[in-house]
This record gives sequence, C-alpha cells and structure tokens, in this order.
Amino acid sequence: MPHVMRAPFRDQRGVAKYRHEVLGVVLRAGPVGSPGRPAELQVLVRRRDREPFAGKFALPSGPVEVTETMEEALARHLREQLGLETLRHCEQLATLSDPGRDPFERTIATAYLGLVPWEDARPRESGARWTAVAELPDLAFDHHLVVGQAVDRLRGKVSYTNIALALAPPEFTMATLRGIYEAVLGREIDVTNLSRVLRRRGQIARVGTLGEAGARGGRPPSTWRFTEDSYRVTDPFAVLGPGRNPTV
Amino acid sequence: MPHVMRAPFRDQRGVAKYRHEVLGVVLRAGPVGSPGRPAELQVLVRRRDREPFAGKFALPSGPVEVTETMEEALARHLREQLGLETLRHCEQLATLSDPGRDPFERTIATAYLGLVPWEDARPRESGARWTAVAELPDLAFDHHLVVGQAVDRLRGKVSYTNIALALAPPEFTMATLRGIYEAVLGREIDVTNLSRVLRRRGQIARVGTLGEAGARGGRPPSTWRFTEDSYRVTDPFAVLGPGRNPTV
DNA sequence: CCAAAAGTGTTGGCTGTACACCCATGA
DNA sequence: TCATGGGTGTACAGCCAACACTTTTGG
Repeated sequence: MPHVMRAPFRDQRGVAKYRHEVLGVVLRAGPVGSPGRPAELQVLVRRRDREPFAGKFALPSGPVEVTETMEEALARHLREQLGLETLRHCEQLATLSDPGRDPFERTIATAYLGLVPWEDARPRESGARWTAVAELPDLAFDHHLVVGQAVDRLRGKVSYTNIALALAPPEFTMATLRGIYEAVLGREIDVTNLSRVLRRRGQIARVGTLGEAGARGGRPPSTWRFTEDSYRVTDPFAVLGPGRNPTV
Repeated sequence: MPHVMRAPFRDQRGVAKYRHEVLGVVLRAGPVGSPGRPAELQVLVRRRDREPFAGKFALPSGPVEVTETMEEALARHLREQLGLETLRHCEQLATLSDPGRDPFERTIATAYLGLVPWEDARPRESGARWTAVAELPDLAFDHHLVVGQAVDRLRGKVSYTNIALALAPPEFTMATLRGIYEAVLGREIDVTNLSRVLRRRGQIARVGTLGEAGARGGRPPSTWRFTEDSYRVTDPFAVLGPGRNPTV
C-alpha cells in the first residue's frame, strides 16, 4: 500500500497541529525463578487491527481527548483495549516525535511505564498477550525503543526506590521477591543481602504468619510486606555525601 | 483580557490536533563559592512579549515545525530567542499536557534539560537573564514545575554519571569543580572526597600544568579535565550488586 | 510408628570495597 | 590556598556456616 503522508494542519497563524497519542509499556515480573528457567520480565502487547502495521504486535496506545489528561487517556485506552483496570504504578517515560515515526501522518506519542503485580494480569482481549521482554517480537512503529527505555528506567529505580512494591503482591515470601528482582535486573540476586538491605532500609516488614511449606517440604517461609504503600525514593544515591538538606 | 479557549482542531475521523511546543530549562553552575556566597545554580529565562502572561518571565519555548525533530526545534528557538548557539548537554525531561495549562488553547509542551559551562553564557537578547534557581521569580504557565524537575534530574545524575562535564570548562581546578558540585547539589562538598572519588572512577585526569595562585597567595592549583568528552553513566548504582552483565 | 535424611528458608559471621567525614601534613 | 594521606565509621557485596522447620524415606 502506498504511504501518503497527510498534509499538516495549521492554524490561522500558521502554527502546525499534531496528533498526540499516549503509549503504555505495562510490565510485570515473576514468578519465582528456578535455575533452568529464570524469572521473567514481561510486557503487554496486542495485535494491531488497522493500518499502519496492521497485524503486527504493538504497545497499547491511542489519542488524547481534548478534555482529559494524558494519564486519563492512558487509563482509558488500557481499559478499552485490554480490559486492564488499574496500574499499580505509572510514570511518564519519554515523548517520541520523530517526523517519520508514523508513515501516514506526523504523530507525537508520550510513553508511560506501567507496573502491575503478576497476579493482576488478566487482559480480556484475545489479541493481547504477555511477552517476555527478552524475546520481544518485532513491534510496530518505534515501540521496541520504548520498551528498552522502560526496562532501563525500572532497572535503575529498583535499586534506590521501593518501586518493586508495584510488582509484588500485598504479601510475599523472600523467594517471590527475589524472583521479581531477578526478573527486573536480569541477573541472580543473593537472598541474604536482599533481605538484609531491604530490612535495614525499613522497606519491608515481616507480616508474622508463616506461609505454607513447598511441595517437596522445607521450612515454611515467613511472609513479608512493603512498609509503605506508594512509590518513594528510599535511598537517594549516597555518593558524594548523604546530602540531608539541600538548601534549594 | 477575557480568556477564550479556542475550539480544538479535529481531523476527518474526529481525532483532535494540538499545538506542540518545546521548552528549554538551560542551567549553568558556578563559579567558585565562598562561605558567605555559595556557588549558584542558574537558569536562563526571558520576558514574554505577548499574551498570555506578557511581561512575565518564562522559559524559552516555541512550536515544533513539521519537518524538524523536537531537539532541532529547541536549538532553533534558543538561537533565535536568546542567541544561544550550543548546549553542552541536552536531554528530554518530561511532557506537560494539563488541559488548562495554556489559557488560550490546549498546548502540549515537551521540556528539555540543557547544560552549558558558566563561561559560554552570553544571551544576546536584552530580555534574557540568568536567574538563581534559589530565587526564581514567578514564571509563566507551569514553568516553575519544570525547573524543579530539571534540578532534580541534574541532582540525581551528578552523582552517578559524568554529567558535570557539561557544566565545567575544558580545564578546571578542583576548587572550580567543587563550586559546580556545590551549586548543583545545594550543599557543601568535601574536596578531598570529590577528588578521590572522581579520580578512582577514572572520571577526571590531571592536565599537569599548575594554574595560577589565588589573589591572596597560596599554592597554585593543579588543573584537571574530564577523561571523556561526552555524557556517560559511570557508576550504575551498586546497591543489590554491581550487576555486570544483565542477560536482557 | 519412629528416626534419619533431604529439601527449603532464615540468620549470623567473615572479608573486601567504596564512600563520608575529619584531621594532619606538606607545597 | 591547595593537595594529599591517614584514620574511623557505615553500607554494601559475596560467600559460607549454622540453624529452623518441613516432607520424604527407610527401618
């Protein structure tokens, strides 16, 4: 099919007007990894049902209505396109504006990082699918770039914030939490240190009740929870000083 | 003057079109601080010459042309509005889209963080002015929010990247560098550690020549330079492991 | 039915590194 | 005034050992 770029809209003063979309990179992590099968970081994609790139996988996206904020637009499209009701965490990633990124018409898209616990994952639509970030198929537009940015952002923040709470269930064992951290960071994590560091920082607290022992026996694990229920920078990077009170 | 919100543009399918602007938060830091007068972090602002907010200070901004990228648009507006030729460092910050942020017409703006060395600062236009971030005047629109985001971003990155090279001259003394770090972080920095840490990380190297002694005598300082000439993450946060080779 | 073994989870100790913060010394 | 080194303390990585509690296995 021929790609005919539409002429841009302009107002009376000649200022150009653009289509503006929101774009969601919704991630989940887990479950517990085993030596052979490490825990996975997955992203929610769906098959496009219209041109351009019809039939290809793409991130959920859609235009921003005149009266809504971009966050509201994102929530709406996730609900309409995927039946996904709530994001446990949502933050703006970046805005993509390359003039040629949409072959039909210049479209500016603002991408968001969304996180959900593994359990909450139930996309209704048949075209939607969780895919391992490590084995991402070809995506429409520049969506593969955004997935990379999302993973980088999450990887960076998981070490100095409590952002992992958005990927964990309300109560969890250290084995589960380890799986989440391993999936996010893409490498092995020492449970001893993970537990010690998070406890020392006051990020997690023991719930008290013991969980059930595994199928092959073993000591029943303690269950834990995050001490805060919303995102916070827990440990602003200490290099060059703890920096208690900036004057500005 | 009455604020009449313009009706939105829509295409044949009813998708809304928006004005899209770029917005620059251009910062510089220094010079050497003294006990009474700490080193300053300054932002470049200019007086608006038209409505809305005519007469108020604002960040440099302007619309994106159809064929240019947002980075090109930013560079163009900085040149046209302020006579500023080059940014030593430039990165996207965030996109502002609150429906009411522009009283005339919904305008989506993508903000950028720009850094220049103290010396390069010569805005030609008379309306342009360097202002201490600590004593920011009332700014038009939501520009004060963006300045806050810019400072936070810079503060975060100065500790685990070599981003300070964009604020420093090609060669500098440790006293100068200390001033830059103090201006950015808004607190005192121990030169001993600053020097040791940056040397250990291989971020800075001695140029060799000694600078001139200060006005009141004393040992002439060594001069230093950054070993790399472009932005790089030098020290991905080590908490939870140095993480050499993520598999994804 | 009971004891031992094997599996799993929790905690503490040890060594090494990187840094903060302070002080002393020397150019 | 600037540069450098030393000393102490904290936080963490990475490893290993000890211990706690379970199910399974073998008498």
